[in-house]
Amino acid sequence: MAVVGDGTDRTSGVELPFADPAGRPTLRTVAELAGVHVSTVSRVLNHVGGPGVRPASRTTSERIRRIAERVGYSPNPHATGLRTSRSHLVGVLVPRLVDIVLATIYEGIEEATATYGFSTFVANTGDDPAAQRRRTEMVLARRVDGMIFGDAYVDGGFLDEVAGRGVPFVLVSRRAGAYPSVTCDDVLGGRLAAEHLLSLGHRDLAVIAGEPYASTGIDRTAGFLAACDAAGVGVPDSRVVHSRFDTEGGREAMSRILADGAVPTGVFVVNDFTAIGAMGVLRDAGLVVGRDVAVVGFNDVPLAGSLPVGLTTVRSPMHEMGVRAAHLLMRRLASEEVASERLVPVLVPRASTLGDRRV
Amino acid sequence: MAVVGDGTDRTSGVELPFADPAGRPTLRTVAELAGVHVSTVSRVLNHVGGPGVRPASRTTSERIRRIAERVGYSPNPHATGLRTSRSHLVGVLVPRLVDIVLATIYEGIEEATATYGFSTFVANTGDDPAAQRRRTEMVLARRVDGMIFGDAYVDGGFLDEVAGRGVPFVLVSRRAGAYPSVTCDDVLGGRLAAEHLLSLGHRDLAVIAGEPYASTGIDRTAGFLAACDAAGVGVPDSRVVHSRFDTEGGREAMSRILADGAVPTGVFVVNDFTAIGAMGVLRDAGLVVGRDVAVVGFNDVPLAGSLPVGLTTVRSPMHEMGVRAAHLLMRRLASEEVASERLVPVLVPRASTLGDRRV
DNA sequence: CTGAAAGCGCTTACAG
DNA sequence: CTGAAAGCGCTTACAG
Repeated sequence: MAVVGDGTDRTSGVELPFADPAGRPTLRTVAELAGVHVSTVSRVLNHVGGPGVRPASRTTSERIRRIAERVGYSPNPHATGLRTSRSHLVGVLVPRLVDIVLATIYEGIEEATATYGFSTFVANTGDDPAAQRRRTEMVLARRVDGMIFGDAYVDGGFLDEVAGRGVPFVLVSRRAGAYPSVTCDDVLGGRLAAEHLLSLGHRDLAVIAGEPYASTGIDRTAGFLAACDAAGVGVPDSRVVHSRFDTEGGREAMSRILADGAVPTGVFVVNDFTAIGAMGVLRDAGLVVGRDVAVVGFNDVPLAGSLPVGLTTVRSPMHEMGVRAAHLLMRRLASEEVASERLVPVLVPRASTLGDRRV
Repeated sequence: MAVVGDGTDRTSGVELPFADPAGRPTLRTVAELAGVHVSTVSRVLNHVGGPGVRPASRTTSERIRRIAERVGYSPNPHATGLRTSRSHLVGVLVPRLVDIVLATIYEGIEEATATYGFSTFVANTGDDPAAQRRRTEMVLARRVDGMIFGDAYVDGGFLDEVAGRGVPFVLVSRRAGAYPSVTCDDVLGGRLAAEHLLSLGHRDLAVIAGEPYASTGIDRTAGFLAACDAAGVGVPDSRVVHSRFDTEGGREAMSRILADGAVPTGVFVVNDFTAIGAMGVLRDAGLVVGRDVAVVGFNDVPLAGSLPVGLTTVRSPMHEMGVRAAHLLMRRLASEEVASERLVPVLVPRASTLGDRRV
């Protein structure tokens, strides 16, 4: 690929024949310079290699390639897209990009799609159904080849509509209906959190469960409660509270739990930032996290280990989820049959459950 | 704008005449349904309104609009782009999208460009010059109308090359050369940090200054040192150390400062996450932040106020910077003369400098 | 092995 | 007020 300042003709100020309005070389530019027809240039440049038919004679092909390289030719994606009805574009919808979990997933998506020659649009929806519709419409208006939703509602109602439009898509982070998704094995993650707290002797537990429409919170909570149940430890309904996925959501939820009077000895929070908010409230209540109350978060964001009281958490492979979701979409675009993937989480014990026992 | 599931013909399974290969209505679809020529439809749909010439008779215009609405027509951007050589696309380069500062700025850019009917591509460069070239090339291959760089090196060398390519661009967050930029008034921000620490009586100061190629770190440090100088307080060179902009960078830098032996009573860190890393090292050294050592960060990320020891910091208008940068680029695309903008920061005092004095 | 033609879905002067 | 034509930069069967 030609690169900025790599000494191709583009930067030398030479006027190219049959350049586009911006002065960029076109297929025609290369064709004239090579003394062949544009269709020959197109065939040569699009030929992927391999045995069998050749797009042109060896010498012609080499000459064309050399000239294309020299003038810094790159095909006009509007022309290609118009002709082939393939845009090599992917639309990605997330609740919020400032959420490091989603930003990390998106980085994985972006990197992986780039290796296929695809570019991505991202947009925030704030988990608002109206915004989801609006943003989906914007993205479809751009004629993306496919979409990746990181903001699926577990009921999948909106996704049914999108599927009805014929747009291939996959889900990431959250599952919904029977649509192909790449998620963390959230049920397992919840179980790991429970087993950790139970193994430390905690029997008085609470869960800050996230939004009721997100499979992440639902599955993590279900896994946690199932493991508690299997161990014969009950968690009252009043001790399982929904919350937003941010720090403030954790503050609110923990306050509600404390308002009950009794303080649980162990709290599972389905998101690290939510856990940080919860820890703040515990601290403000004069409780020492890791000694008076054990807290387990979810995701293992980079900050978790840098906190004054290191946060015990369930590490989810966020970047990997993005990469895999991108691959899954690419396979869908190639009309392959695809199956959902559940990536394995790992418990990372730190001071918020171990107290002074330094890890 | 037609919306998913809004009851237009698109979702009803009706075959549209002259639809594109994906079954979407084209200009021709609308033209046939309205019984007029495609050029008339184009004129009507692109007419912005206003007095003077009309694109068609009132009744024709209304009929066309009604039909376009009903079939859910949205113009094929590849065709429009090919014809007009305008893509309504913007490329955005950032060091890393998982950095909440950049993610917040990008959200501002995305929102603002969307109001102009533009879409954006973002890509990470990790502040790596080779990646900057590669990503710029990818973005230009998409035929964006303009670019926004959030990862400028202060010397501006690479940007000179980009300018030579004729692509309009603006900078955000970091300034460079004489290129139009939207930044925080970082010099002022540094001064605010210094005045705060000086007013609390601190005379033994240190600075964790960020990367040497980023104007943010450079200007914040310069403003800080200038204010110290004006107050007759010297800061030795050995107490001004460069660092990466993340938590680990703060750990390394603070460790280097402490390795000197003497512990400063006040530390200015040019980035909140770097400050969090620095606070971790201080804590590990048995020092209490806010009592033994005062720490001031920069940006006021949402977490700053939720930390166990609330972080005193200089709030920069991150989202607003993104919005303004987008507007600035739009004006450049309209060939207007534009000037750089410096947005005003505000000091937010918290426990990391005030200790027990609750704010 | 290579050329010529048609056409993707638009916009925009130009006629009438 | 409206139509007809040309053409943006490609790709792809089809000839030869």
